[in-house]
Parts: sequence; C-alpha cells; structure tokens
Amino acid sequence: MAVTISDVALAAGVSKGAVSYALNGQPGVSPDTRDRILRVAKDLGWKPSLRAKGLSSAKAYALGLVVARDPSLLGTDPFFPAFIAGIETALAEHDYTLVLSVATAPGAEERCYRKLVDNGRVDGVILTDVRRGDSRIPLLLELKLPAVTLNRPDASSPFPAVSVDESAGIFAAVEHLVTLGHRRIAHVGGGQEYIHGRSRRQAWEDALAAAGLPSDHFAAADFTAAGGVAATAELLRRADRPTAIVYANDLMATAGQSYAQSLGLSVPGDLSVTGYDNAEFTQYLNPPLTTLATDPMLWGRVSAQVLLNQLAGAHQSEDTALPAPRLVIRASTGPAPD
Amino acid sequence: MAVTISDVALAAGVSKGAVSYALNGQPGVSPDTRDRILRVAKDLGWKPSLRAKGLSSAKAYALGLVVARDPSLLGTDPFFPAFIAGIETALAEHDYTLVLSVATAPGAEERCYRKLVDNGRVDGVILTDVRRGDSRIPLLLELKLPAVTLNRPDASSPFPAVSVDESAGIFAAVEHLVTLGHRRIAHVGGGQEYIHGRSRRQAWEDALAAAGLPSDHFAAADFTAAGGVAATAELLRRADRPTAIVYANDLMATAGQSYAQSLGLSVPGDLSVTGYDNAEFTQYLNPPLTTLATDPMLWGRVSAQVLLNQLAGAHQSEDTALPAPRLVIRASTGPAPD
DNA sequence: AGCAGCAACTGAACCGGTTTAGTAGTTGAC
DNA sequence: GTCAACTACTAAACCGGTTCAGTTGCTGCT
Repeated sequence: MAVTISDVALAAGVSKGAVSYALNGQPGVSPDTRDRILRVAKDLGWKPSLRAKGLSSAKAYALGLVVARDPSLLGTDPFFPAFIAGIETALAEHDYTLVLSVATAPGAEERCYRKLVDNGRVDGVILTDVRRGDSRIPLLLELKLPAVTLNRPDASSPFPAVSVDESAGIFAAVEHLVTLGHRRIAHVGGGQEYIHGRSRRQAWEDALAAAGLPSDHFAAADFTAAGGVAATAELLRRADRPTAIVYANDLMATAGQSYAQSLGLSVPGDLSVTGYDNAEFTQYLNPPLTTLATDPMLWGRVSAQVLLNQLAGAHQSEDTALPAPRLVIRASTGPAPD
Repeated sequence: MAVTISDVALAAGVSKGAVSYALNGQPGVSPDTRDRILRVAKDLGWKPSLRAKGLSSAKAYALGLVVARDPSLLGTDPFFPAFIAGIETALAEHDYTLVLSVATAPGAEERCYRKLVDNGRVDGVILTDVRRGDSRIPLLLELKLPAVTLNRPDASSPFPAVSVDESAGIFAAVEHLVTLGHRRIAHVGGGQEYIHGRSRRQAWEDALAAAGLPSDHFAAADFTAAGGVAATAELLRRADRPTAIVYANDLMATAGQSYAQSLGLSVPGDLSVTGYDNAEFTQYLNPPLTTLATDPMLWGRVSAQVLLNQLAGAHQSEDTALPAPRLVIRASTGPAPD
C-alpha cells in the first residue's frame, strides 16, 4: 500500500501540513523539523500521489502537443519523432509526461485544445507549425493555457518562442548553387500559411538578391509529395526553365526529383535539387539528395524546458535562438548545365 | 467557476451520493430522481473534474504508448503516425488521452513503464514491436498494468492481441515475383528479435516452399538503412546472386535498391525489389517501389478499443485479426533476367 | 399484523494532497 | 515590563468526486 503524508506525519510526530511544507521546500517549518520529515519520508519510501497533488494544486504535470498534420505527412517527416524524443528528455527531469493528440479533421484542432483544458489534462502546450494569423494564439489566451511557440508568430503573441534562423540554411543552399554556376534557381515553397513556409521563401529571395539574381521562379505547394510534383511541373514548363530547385522539405524534393527524371531530365545534370530536413531515406535516393539538416531533438528539449520554466513562474523576456540548419551536400546538386 | 456535484445536489435537492449514482448510471436512485438530476446537471453545465474522478476512482483516463525505437527510424516509418491517429479516434470517444513516451536509452523502456505506473499516469498500455521473449509481458504483470499487444507474443501472455496476418502479404509479394519468373528470391529480414521480423521471414520461407523454391538467400538486418545496405551487399556478393529481394521494410528496400544501383545493377532489370509499409516517399523513388500496404490507422483504432474494453471489464477471449497487407505493384519489380 | 428483503435515499468517510486561519512561543524595540 | 512582529507549528477546510454504512419506507409473503 502506498505511503501517504499522513503516514509520514505520524512517524515524524508532526502535522500533515508540516510534512507538506517540508516536502515542497516551503517556509513554515524549522530546519531541524524539515530534516526529520525528509528523512522519515525517505525511510518510509514515500512517493507523491500525482493524482492527489493534481487535485489539490490544480495541475496536470503534463505538457500537450496537438499535431494537426495529416498522418501520411508525419510518416515521412523526420522532425516530429526527434522533436518528441527531445521533449521527453526535458520532461523526464521533471516527472512530467507528454500528452499527444493528432487532430486532422476540420475543427478538430480547436476542439482538441478545448478538451485538454476542460479535462485539466495539460499545464501548457507546445505550438508547432505556427501559421500566419494563427488562431491558436487567441484561443490559448481565452483558455488561459500557457504555451511556447516554435518560431515567433507574425501576430502579437505573449508566449515565449524558440526559433531557428532558417535563413542561414536556405542561404547556404542557394549560395552552394550559385557557386555551382546556377543563375535560375527556383523555390518550391511549403504552405505559405505557415511561418516556416514564408521564412524559407523569404530566405530564398534574400539569398538570390544578395547574389544579384532574380527571384521570379517560385511555385507554392503544401509540403506534400503531390504538391511538390505539381509545383515542379509548373516550374519545368517555363520557357526559362530553372536549372536548380530549392524545395521547402525533403518529400517535395524527392517527388519533384522523381518527376523531373520521369520527364527525361538528368539530376543533377539538367536540374539540381535541394531539400530540407535531412530525412533518413534521402541519402538513399538516386541520386542522394542535397538537403538541410536541423536538430529537432534539441528544439524539442529546449521548447519543453522553456515552457516548464514558464509554468514554474519564470518569465522569459527573449526568444530562444537555436543553431541554423546545416547544408548536407550530396549528389543531387551539381554544376549548372551550359 | 466550475460546477461541482455539490452544486447539482443542492439544485436537485438530493445528496452528492445520489448525484454520483445518477451521473454514472449506477443503481441506487429512482428513475424519476435520476432524470431530475441529469436535467439539473445539464442545465447547470456540470462537467466532471477528471482530476477528482481520477483520485477517487484511482484511474488516469489515459492509455500509454512507450516507443523504444530510435527517433531516426520513426521518421521514415509511416506506421506510427497513422497508428497514433487511429488510437486517437478510439480515445476521443471515451474522453481518454494518449500519453506518449520515447524511450531509446538502455533500460529506459523499463524505467518508463515503472514511472507511468508509479505516477498513476495510465490505465493501460499498447505494446508495439513485440519481441521474442518480450520482457515487457512479465514486467506489466508485475506492475499490474493492463495491456494489448500488437501480434500474439511467442511466450505466454494474458493480454489480448490484435494481429495482422503478415503471411498473406509476403506470400503475395513472393508469388508476384515467382510469376515474373524469379527463382532466386532473397529476403532481408528486420530484427529477428521482433515477432514481426520473424513472421515476415517465415512467410517468405513458406511462400518459397509452396513454389518449390529454396529459401537459402536470407540476410538478417535491423530495419535500418545501413543494415539494409549491409545485408544487400552480402546477398549480392553470392555467386548465386538473387534476382529479387523481399525486404522487411521500405527503408531497407530503399537503401538496398540504391546500393544495388551504385554497383551498376539495374532495378528491376537485374534485381527486383519489394518493401513493406508503403511509405509515402516510396512511390517517388527511382524506380518507384513495389511494397506492401497495411492499415496502421485501423490497427491503432482497434488496439485502443480492445484495451478500453478490457479496462471496462470485458474479457476478450480471442485475438482480433485485421486484414492482411495489400501488395502495391510499382516499377521496382519486373521479369527475372535471363 | 408481523417480518424479511429490497429500493431509495442519506451523511460521512475516503482518495492524498495543499492551503488557510488560528495559537503559542520567542525576539527585539521602546 | 509591554507590545508588535515573526516563526513554528496545528487542525480543519478544501480540491471534487466515489463508495460505504446506515436509515426509512415500501412490498410481498406468511
């Protein structure tokens, strides 16, 4: 049977209240009494009942992650597993758990957040895939649910943000292509409703501007393979066909590369291709994909830590910046065709 | 402020106990009184406090999933996202949540289960990646934690199992290759410590036996790309080189295919290749991969339902069988070379 | 009519912790 | 010496629900 603080109080000869103060580092007991209580609790093998703690302190000791992506996209995205693993490393140090929800149906995301709050399931949430004018920010304010966002939202947000400077990664990819002699470097963007979709495009534009090149070869897509094929088809139909394409994620790069090859184009002879995320399978493509590698595990760990600090009462005044993506050069990029 | 059952009791003119019986469908209140209580509760907008319910009923209203795979493997496996999405569809109907842990460090898996139990975090767990002599079965018995297993473990297990007959899928892949004229059909197995690793191999052997062909072209791997390359290299070094390889998962097939191509072999001209799982990216490989498609979302949903039924007191006497994988024929398989 | 059994309720205990209001003792300032 | 402020404790209330033991009234049987 579980040892309760009543057992500890009895054995230590003090009240339950004193035990609670001692065990939680609260003032109100003398140092001697505190030591005695802590020793008795340890000797008896006392462990807090998180259920009881939760009820009296109105806390869940859990963080929430609501993923609103289609599962088929998640299955090819190396980001989330590593991100979640990173979150876990932070949570394990605090006896918190991760409550995961996948909410892809229309309206499911909002219903999911409301349910988490109504049921007191989580103390805070980690917001990934931040969108322009993200409706989750006002929703979470209404629900009084603390949050941390991945990247700084475009609209005003009171929540701390953990950011990666994606510009440097895309800049490096574009520079690599410019060095290889490319002058028509296109970009197949992810969903432009996402902050990260926009920032990758902006970085592509800025890098081309720095190289004195036009940024008029842009096609929007939605991070899906089908979207990547359609965008690639659009770009390759142009009279001034690009000699290189910078894709906003690996799946689109994979599908786009495959599509170009199906047209008889050689990669990288006729068209160079870069991706984003360094998915495990990309090194085994034919040819292996040049891509950008991020550190999602670190991102997950830091995000969880920032949110836990927030919940503990610390107020983060500045966004946390993580290292930029690293360019991984493989065989999908080569000299521009003559 | 939240409406409690005390508020409902006061407004309905009955005791808290009567309210609890009425709201939980328990006997002990007359039909008239029950109706009145239910109406008052609804009018007042009463919602149960899961924290309070949890404390008094010793339940967490959550299911646990501990994933002991390396995150990089998860990022290329379409199984888990869809599986988790399927779990969610069942949980949503019961106001349960999913507590997810990723535990890859040595010993972390066991520590994770113990912590979930110590903290009363979950009412039951779903066991994926069942292994031969899986130590989790006795562990969960010791911890008195209900579970459902994916596939029937080889050792005695009191937990209900949800199974897919993988034989039919692998059988179909081998038959497809036999029909194409292949006589030396190899198998690159996943981790043979896993039940599903063994059963895929067994199915390959059985299908070859049925076709009157020898099953001596086997190489063990570990579901990783590097493992797939090494196993492929071993097989391709044989004097009696196989003309086709059935891989236990898509990542190994992708890497193996790529490796064979790097040796100057043509796929499928010199070597036909099949995978398993139908990952999104496989249709964009060069050539697109022939593979087996399962329904992980259904698997997730059914598994969660079986476990929830178990927790509700129902005792499942038979394992639940799900449909066999479906062969998806693409361009990585073709006629055997002369 | 009397008795046994059952249903319909009740109030209180319980779940295991946190916080509040109160009491007693001590210390320092005047 | 007196008073105010503080510390160190206490018992009880509270968190919001579930279950238990007890009481009352009703019904059916003898």
